[in-house]
Amino acid sequence: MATKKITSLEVAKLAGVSQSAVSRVFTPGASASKKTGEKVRKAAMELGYRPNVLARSLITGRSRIIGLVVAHLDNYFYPEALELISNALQKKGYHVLVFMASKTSGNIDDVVDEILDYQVDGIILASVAMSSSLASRCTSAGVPVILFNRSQDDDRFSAITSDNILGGQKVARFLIAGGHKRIGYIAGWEGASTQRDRETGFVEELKDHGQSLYAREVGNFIQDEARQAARKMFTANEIPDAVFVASDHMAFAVMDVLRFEIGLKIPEQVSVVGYDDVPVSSWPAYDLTTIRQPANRMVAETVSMILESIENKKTKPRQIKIDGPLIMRGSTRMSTKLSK
Amino acid sequence: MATKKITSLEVAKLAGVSQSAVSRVFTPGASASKKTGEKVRKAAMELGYRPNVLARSLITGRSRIIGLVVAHLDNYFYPEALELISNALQKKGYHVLVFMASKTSGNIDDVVDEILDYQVDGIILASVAMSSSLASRCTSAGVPVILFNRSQDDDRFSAITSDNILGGQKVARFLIAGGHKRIGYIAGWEGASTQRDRETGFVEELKDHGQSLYAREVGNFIQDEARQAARKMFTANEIPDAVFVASDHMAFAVMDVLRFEIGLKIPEQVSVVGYDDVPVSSWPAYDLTTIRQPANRMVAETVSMILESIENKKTKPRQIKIDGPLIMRGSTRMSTKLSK
DNA sequence: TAATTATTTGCAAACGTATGCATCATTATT
DNA sequence: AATAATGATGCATACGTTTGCAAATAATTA
Repeated sequence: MATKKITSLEVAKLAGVSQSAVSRVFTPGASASKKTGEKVRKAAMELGYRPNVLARSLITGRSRIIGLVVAHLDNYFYPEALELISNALQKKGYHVLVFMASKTSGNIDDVVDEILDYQVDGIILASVAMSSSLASRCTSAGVPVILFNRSQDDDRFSAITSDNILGGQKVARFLIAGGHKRIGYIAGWEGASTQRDRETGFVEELKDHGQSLYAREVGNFIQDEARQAARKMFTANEIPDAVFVASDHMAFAVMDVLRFEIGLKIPEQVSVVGYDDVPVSSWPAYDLTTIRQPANRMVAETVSMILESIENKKTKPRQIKIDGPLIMRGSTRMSTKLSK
Repeated sequence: MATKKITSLEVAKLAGVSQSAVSRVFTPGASASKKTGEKVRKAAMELGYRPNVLARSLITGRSRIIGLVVAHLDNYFYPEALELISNALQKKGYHVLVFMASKTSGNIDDVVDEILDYQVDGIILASVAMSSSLASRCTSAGVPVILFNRSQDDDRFSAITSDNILGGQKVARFLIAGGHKRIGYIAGWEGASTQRDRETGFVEELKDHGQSLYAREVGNFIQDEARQAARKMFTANEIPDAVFVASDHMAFAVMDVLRFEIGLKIPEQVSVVGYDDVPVSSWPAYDLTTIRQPANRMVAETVSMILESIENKKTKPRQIKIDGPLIMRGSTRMSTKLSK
């Protein structure tokens, strides 16, 4: 019933050793004899003692906390990533302090400042960019920053993305191989590197095959805006026979508009391709052809890179692009004639 | 380029005051004159100083960290809840340390132990239960625990849920009013209070109208198992004309099986009702009738309750049930005749 | 203006742990 | 068996804050 905190000192007293001995028993790699180990562990068990991570951090200078800033939990790529990241870090003895960078919560820089207050060992920015002044703050504080699913021109950051340019190219090749002649694109938020790269790869590859964008709208990675974009694009006189949507999340909204508002058949009248391969894409109701972002591999790279940077402060930032396959599903026709 | 940490002492030196003065300037409610306030703030700005939250926690005994244990991020109710929780706490100056209780990571108790190591001010268990021995540990450590979307017989915990019994009743009434005669149920994991309550309310209300379950299978809140359950339930000789699925997440899987594997028309041949009202439910491809769990209100209660418990350790645990409306959509027929 | 009260300020002691250093016990080496 | 080398242990200090206490300053009152 003791509501008091148990400290290493009390354990020491009970075990008949010094406080340092207790500390050493609970510090992996410290030298303590088998005998005192037993005594201490027994006393600790009895009192229900566990080391205070915060006090430990104060002296070691390492908190084993990683700050994670995430913005778009409504895009189901991110919950998946969050789960993978948290699990991977947990396995390495680290934990994740989450910060929402919602539209409402204002400046990212403020959020990062708050994170630094917690003496985190590293920061992962998921699909979020930061100012370069803050970047200096982080590096000068010795806190490595990794961009996840976003890159930035500033090469002080490490960044992990899928190979978005290549992904865009794959989609273009695939749609052209399928005999599509009027190909549209619904863009994400134009400030995002992922959006830019996907479009660049896509458009260049179209050009290499003698085609160009037949239509283009902007959806900003937001479903409502994607719906608007779809309405605009598919109420013209001659509509596209295929559309590449910059994210699965928007693609679902687009498919719903095409099918249920405009009454088009997918893929017979329009092929739709997305990007991400979130779980919903494989559900039969959408069955969306898409580029898979290999979340597991992206996370693995992210985690190993951030841990490496923590171990060795001198690690140079790297930008890694991970190739992802095109997943062919039922939302695209292959090479049959147009039905209309 | 100084990679050194800036401490309050250095700020004090630059500002020409004592270290305590600096502390007081950064401690809301402490007494410091306007003049020293200015001097200190200026010096702090110049050096880029920010108080070390960990050191502060060590002495105040409050970390302003809330531990959040979450299990099923693949059920889209939880990302939504996570976002709301984190935002609400952020607004109050708290932050969320996330712990995954995945199937792989073993015992919940171990996870909670890890959380306590971080000296968290409170713990939120999202759809997760813990042993009562751990419960004692928490209360004896003075750390309030709140169950989110799960209740437990142990009344030492506060628990926030939707009113699952009432929800189940509403579904039963609605389906009966729609003229359904062969009503099935696909259960979630039977260890979950949410599952039990939903079923209890549902079955009792059926009974009150002279009906009983026509068929029952278990999906354990897992899509694969829900699919199996649906296959089993709808390949019998005479199939149900309506099915209540214990979560939206499973309901999507069930709908896909019914439509794309078995070839049934929803709602003409089968009505489907879910529970949660996750965002996907309102997408036209599913357009799922469901009971809304008011995530925002549930989160608001959770946050205000945990903060209250932190302020006043003597707060008695409470169990709160929040009523949620039935959202009528296109996956259910109202009172027309069966088409078959 | 003197006396009283209120507000600031600095000093020093915590908070719970890790760790360098010196001492002591133990084992290995010749 | 004597010496060298290795490992275990305790002491004391440090990590960066907050905060009680007493002294000093500013504001208020008579």
